[in-house]
Order: sequence, then structure tokens, then C-alpha cells
Amino acid sequence: MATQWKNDQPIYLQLKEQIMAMIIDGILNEGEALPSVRKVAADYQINPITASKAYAELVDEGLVEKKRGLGMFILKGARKNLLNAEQKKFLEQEWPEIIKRISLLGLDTKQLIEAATGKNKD
Amino acid sequence: MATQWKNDQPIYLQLKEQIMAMIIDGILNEGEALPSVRKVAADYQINPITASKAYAELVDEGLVEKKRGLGMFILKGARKNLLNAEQKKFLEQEWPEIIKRISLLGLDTKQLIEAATGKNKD
Amino acid sequence: MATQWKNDQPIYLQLKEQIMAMIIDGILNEGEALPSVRKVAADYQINPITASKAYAELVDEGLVEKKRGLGMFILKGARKNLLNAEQKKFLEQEWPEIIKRISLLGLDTKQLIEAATGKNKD
Amino acid sequence: MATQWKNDQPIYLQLKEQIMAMIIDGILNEGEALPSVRKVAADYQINPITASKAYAELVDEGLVEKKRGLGMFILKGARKNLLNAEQKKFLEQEWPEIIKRISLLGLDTKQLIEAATGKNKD
DNA sequence: GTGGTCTAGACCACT
DNA sequence: GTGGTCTAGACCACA
Repeated sequence: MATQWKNDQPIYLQLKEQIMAMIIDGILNEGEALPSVRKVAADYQINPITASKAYAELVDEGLVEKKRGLGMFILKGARKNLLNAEQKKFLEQEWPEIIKRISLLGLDTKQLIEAATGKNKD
Repeated sequence: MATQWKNDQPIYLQLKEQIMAMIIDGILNEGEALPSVRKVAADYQINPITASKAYAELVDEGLVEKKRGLGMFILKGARKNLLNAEQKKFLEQEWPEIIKRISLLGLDTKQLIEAATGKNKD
Repeated sequence: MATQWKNDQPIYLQLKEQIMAMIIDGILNEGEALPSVRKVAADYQINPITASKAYAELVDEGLVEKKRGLGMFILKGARKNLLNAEQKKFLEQEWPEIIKRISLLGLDTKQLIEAATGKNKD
Repeated sequence: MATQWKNDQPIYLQLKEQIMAMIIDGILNEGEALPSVRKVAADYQINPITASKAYAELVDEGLVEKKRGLGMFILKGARKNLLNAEQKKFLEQEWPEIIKRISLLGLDTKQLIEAATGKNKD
């Protein structure tokens, strides 16, 4: 089940973002263990160190804790903290840029809705 | 007037995008000359090679032409071509991603409008 | 009564050091039995193997002896030997490092005394 | 000029601490460039990635900034911030532990002064 | 020239 | 079983 990696971003960041999305989505729940570094590495066909780097970032961001010799576990509150932080980041940083870009490109609502509904069927 | 460069994108791409925005916006008009590589480099406090790389990309994309000994000039039709290409790219690639992200974060229309109107005053 | 384990040191070493401190402090006395591996493991919420590793180190260092079928017992002279060894280690290895660090950080006696008296009430 | 690395701590952390000490000491000054990753790697006979990991931590802690394609530079205020943070950490976390240990070991001032003056001649 | 990323393989410490 | 560290060597993007 090899996922396709984009070339414009390091794999470890893409993996980290996938895991964050899974936490937000409730696919991975608080208190649960993440799959082991070696397992993700095997599943996604990447080097264990690359996977490990993604996990280390999650620890740094306070979403995951390391239990020595046992593995990595999703912390309590991780979903809520993550959701809040991502919402804030989106609304305060990304969204204004998007609005500016839409305005620059002179796009109107109709076009946006069409593009959204046309593509959003997955 | 040192512009702040983002760290997550190469400077030359950021410069290129600024120039493209100025063309779309009508700040730079077709037939006009771009400021010289040396001038932008000085204005923006960057390496001339970096500025030159941004210009080279504009040439590659058919928006600008180099006239030997005279400088770089914005081609006729540049604005229209650019606008079309950017609109297409936005609607087909970026916008669907944005919609997906909004849905993942569970943001509602009200929040989006507030964030947009609050920030969109420049 | 779950003790908090530091993340920068193995649990088995932290446990060992706690026991050594209890011997020096006279909380555990020579000739007495240590609590069973299973009991410490349950009390401290750790893996029995981890507890067992701490005990094994104490045996290696000649502070404790294993009596088959009976448990682990603190040896005669354990307190004195331990105290001497730890004093030597502290004065010869740790203390010079501390002095160097204090000097590097430019801390003066007043600050040290304040910090010591403020915290040393337990 | 191969430095000796301790075995009880990863090399990249030891390197990071050496650099931090050099900043506090004024051997490396704000605004200056750090030696390149490849240079330290060669000087200290370590793998470039190991050196790079030390530098990455310094960036994470806000002491150093990365200038794309140019190298790593010590930020303004790095020395002051570092000094404050390290002093606070020492006084609030390390020093109380040390006091507790001295008290546990029953060491008196005379012994401490002797050990300090005997060793502190470098 | 700079740093970043990835691989492959090895060894270690902890539980 | 778990994650951490290091090496050696390769390739890439940036200025």
C-alpha cells in the first residue's frame, strides 16, 4: 500500500501531516499508540529514520509522548489542541492570503462554487 | 524597504510571484521594462543571481522578453495569459485542497467570512 | 502514589538511585529486606523487568545480596560504602562540573543562596 | 584536533552545548556566521548529518537563523536570551537538586571548597 | 559555496 | 519488542 509522496515537500513532513489529519479525523485516538516506527517505515516503504523524524516532530509539538521502550502514544488533549492550533493558523494566516489571491485573480463566487462542487466528490 | 521573505519558499520564487502579481494588478504594464536586475537586487537586499533567476523564470513562462543591452520587457498579452493560467491553476489545484482543509478543520461559513472581512482591509 | 519519572534517564537508574538515597538516609537499614520486585513494580507502575534491573545493579555494586527464595537484603556496611563512594564521585566528578557551569553562567553567591534557601524547605 | 566525545550523551547534543557555551562566552558573537556544517564535521571528525542535527536544534531554540544558501547566523539577542534561560534553568531546576544531594551526602562547606579550588585551576 | 533529505545498514539502550 | 544514534555516500535546491 505505497502512498504517493509529493516531490515538493519532504516525506517526513507529509507523513507528519497525514498523522495529524488522522488525529483530527478521529482515526487515531488519544491514549492510543502510534504504529511503531518500523511498521510505518515498512508500510509506506520508507526508511525508518525518515519515519522517526516525523514522529519526533509530533513529540516536539506536544501531540505525542514517547514511552521508553514501549512506543509513542497520543497525548490527552492532542486532538483539541491540534484542532485549535490549525484552525487559528488557517484563519489568521492562510485564509487572508487566499482571499487576497482570489481578489487578485478576479474570481467570482460562481466559479468557486463550481470548482468546489465539481472536485469535492471524494 | 526590505521586504520580508518567507522561509518556506525560495526567494526567487517569491520575487517572481510578486512580479506576476504586479502584472496582473496593472502595476507593471505590457511593453514596459522591468527594473534592472541590479536595481531589484539592491532594493530587495538580495543577491543579483537570485533576482536574475526570478527573471529567467518569467522569460521561460513567456511573460517577459529579454532585449540584449536594453533590459527585460513585459510581452504583449502577458497579463491575459497570466491571468488565465493562474485562474485555472487556482480553481483546479489549489481551491479543492482548500475546500478539503476547511472541511477537515470543521470551519463554518461564518468564521470564514469574519476572518476574511477582518483582514481584507489592505 | 505514582512517582514521576524523568525522561532523560532510564527508569531503572532512577529507581536504583532512589533506593540508594533511602539507604543513605536510613529509611532502609542494613539487614532489612528490600520490597519484592513485584511490589515495587506495582507501587511505581513500572514493568517488573525494569524493577528487577535496578535491583540487579544494586547487587552488582555490592550493596544488596540476593537470598534465593527469600528476597533481596541490604548488606552490612552498605550505607558506609555507599556514602563514601558517592561522596568521592560527587566531589571529584560532579562538583567541578558544577563549579565550571556556575562560573560560565556568571552566577554570584547571593543568587545561589537565595535559590537554595527558597527551595530547600522540603 | 579531534575533541573527545563522552559516551553517555549523543554527539550532536554535546556539540550543541559546546556552541552554546561559545556564545555565552563571547567566542561566537551575534551576527556572525557559524562555521559551516561541513567544516565542523571535518574539524570534529563527525558525520555532516550529526553536525547538522546540532545546528537544527539551535535554530529550533531561536538562537540561530538559517539564511538560505548562505549559512547559519547567530541571532541578535541570542547571548542574552541564552544566558537568561540557562541561569533560570540552573537556579530553578539543577541547583535545588544539587543542594539536596549535598545534604543527603552530608558534605560540609570545607570539603566543597577544597574540591572546587583543587580542580578549578583550568 | 550553503544546508536538506533520503537510503542502507549497523549498533545501542530501554522495557 | 520499542526508539535513538551514527556512519557513509548520494542527490537536490538555493544563493
